[in-house]
Amino acid sequence: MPTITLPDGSHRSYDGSVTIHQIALDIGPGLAKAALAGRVDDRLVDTSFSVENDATISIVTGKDEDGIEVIRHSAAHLLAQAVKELFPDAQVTIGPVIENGFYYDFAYERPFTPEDLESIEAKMAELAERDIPVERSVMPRDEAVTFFRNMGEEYKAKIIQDIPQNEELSLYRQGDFIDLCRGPHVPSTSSLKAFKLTKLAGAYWRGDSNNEMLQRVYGTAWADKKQLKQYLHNIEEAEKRDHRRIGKQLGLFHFQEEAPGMVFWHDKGWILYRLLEEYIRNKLIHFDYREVHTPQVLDRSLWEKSGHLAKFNDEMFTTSSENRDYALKPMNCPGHVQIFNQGLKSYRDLPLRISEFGTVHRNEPSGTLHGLMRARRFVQDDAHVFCTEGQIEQEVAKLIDLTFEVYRDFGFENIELAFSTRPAKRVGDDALWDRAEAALESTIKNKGLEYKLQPGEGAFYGPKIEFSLRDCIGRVWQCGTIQLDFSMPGRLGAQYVAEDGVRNTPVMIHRAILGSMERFIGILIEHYAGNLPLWLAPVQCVLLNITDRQAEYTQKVTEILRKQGFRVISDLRNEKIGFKIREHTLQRVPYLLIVGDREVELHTLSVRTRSGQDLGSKDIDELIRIFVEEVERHGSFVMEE
RNA sequence: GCCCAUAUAGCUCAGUCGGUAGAGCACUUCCUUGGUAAGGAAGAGGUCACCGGUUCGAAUCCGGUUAUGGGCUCCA
Repeated sequence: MPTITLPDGSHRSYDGSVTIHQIALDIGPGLAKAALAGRVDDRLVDTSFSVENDATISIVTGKDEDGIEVIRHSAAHLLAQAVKELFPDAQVTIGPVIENGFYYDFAYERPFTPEDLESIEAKMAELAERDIPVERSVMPRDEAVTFFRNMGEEYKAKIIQDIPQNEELSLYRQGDFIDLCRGPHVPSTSSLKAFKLTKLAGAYWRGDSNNEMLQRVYGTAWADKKQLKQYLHNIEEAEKRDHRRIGKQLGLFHFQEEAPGMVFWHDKGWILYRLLEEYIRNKLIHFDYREVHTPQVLDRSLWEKSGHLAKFNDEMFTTSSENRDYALKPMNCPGHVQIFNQGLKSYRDLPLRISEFGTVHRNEPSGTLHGLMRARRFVQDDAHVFCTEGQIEQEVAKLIDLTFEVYRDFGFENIELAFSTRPAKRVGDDALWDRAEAALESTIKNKGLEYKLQPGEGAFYGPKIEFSLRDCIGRVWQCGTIQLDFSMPGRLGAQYVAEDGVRNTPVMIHRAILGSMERFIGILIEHYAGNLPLWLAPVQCVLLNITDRQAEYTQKVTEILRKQGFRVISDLRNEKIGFKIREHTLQRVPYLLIVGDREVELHTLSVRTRSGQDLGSKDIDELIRIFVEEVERHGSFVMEE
């Protein structure tokens, strides 16, 4: 005799058990039709689920986040069903829900082709159209193993074998297709109305690169066609922001075959790079850092001592000369320890903060390179803080402040923290790790920050905090990192004399705020879609004359603005003003200053922004005031030449 | 590194059945001096990524290499 409580607080009583579908039907036929699943006391169930006892029930539809998850999960099954119909020899493996969609991995004798993708999608549409009911059943584990093995589904059988003994498994059937699944699923294939297969890819069985490659099919699915269309539109917009595309259009940098993964910075890109560097340099002055610069090529023995060669041998560039072997530095810490080791250090010297815009080379696997985001040569805004154990907390607190300050200056407000603890393979005893983790974690907690715990994800030498930022279209980028290291200083012989005269080994904190200069610039380009704020724009404004008569005045004003420290160009070409405006707007120049006879006469400039806004006529002083205000609003500075 | 795809003019891209290449924009020259997102004309520009094979003949078919793209794995 269950009594059902609905989300609006109303109650319904039933004589016996009742299905979610029946409850929905009692509320209204429209709801019953829209019902995808049910929620019984916070547990998601199928609409066929039978409610036996008193419970709070809500009907899950496409308007629910959970409903869309169910749709995506069922879309993955529909995909598998379609593939099995078209390619009966393909074996199914797993098909989870991911952000915006789903995928399914298949084992098949050959890779799927784009034509296959089309026919699979068409088959899915046909199956959805056929309104095939999706039915749940249960089976004991061992029986399920035999069941799938008899069907020739070896992968499924393997998956089930890893599920604990005696656990009952649920199976979902739609037509001839049966899959092992926890569920819930939509009641019928016809509930799937808006989906699209997006791409094909190879993926390792169980995500292990030693295993065989499976065929992965990606898709997206939504509650209705409108959402699907919106999503596909967003993808297009994101592609337009691609830093590789914008970098080419704006002439910021290029890559070429002779130097895979290494950037050729052009003049405009290099201005942006230098502005970023100068910005960080100015910040660090206020936090008492000493900037250094260390060699690019160091003897092999140093990398053996530091342990990098043993761990990253294949990913290091090496060279030799006169029978000596060298490696290009893949990180800056050993170099910084060498500087620390010059002269005897006292506890009074600590904390000692050594920073470097450190160029590093890492021979990343070819398949991982991705424009500025993943390069083989990049520059870290690196620093190492040498301190005592007791100073860790205060130093980490300062680093967190600094990092937040920097991200805010670039317009990133949405910052996520992750705290990674000891991995299985590590150096140092547990007591040391206890202290290190406690120091980091308490610092985050004392600052009242939220963070995601990542157990076992720390570096082999110590725990770490990672900062990720969310750009304006919601993508997350990992940038900053703070890592405690109790290992490297000892390995490389760093010592200081303590208050009691005894020589101690300092703790080293590795940290980067932007992470990689290249990558951060890539993120900025995508975040701003190339419309860099005034203080970062390589060209801040361009002066456009309408006819040759204004050429002289235009050049005079250009000089005046340059003397004020602005990055200004003039475009005196014999072209129509509309043409010039179009070109420089496409080049994302923040301000276009138009000069005609009127402006020459009144000693003004007609101001237009790259977004097409007409600010009317301004005199030069007024304009300079506007620029300075806008630059200062971003908490930064005008670069001094 | 692994799977799949791609590589044609400075850029974006066509190129059918194997018969030694085209467009638009950009570039150069000339005309045009025009007030807020493309004025007109003419010209120049290509070892079809690279190496090899099949063929009378290869941008096109086959193999290899390199790079790039989408994923996977990795990321000190």
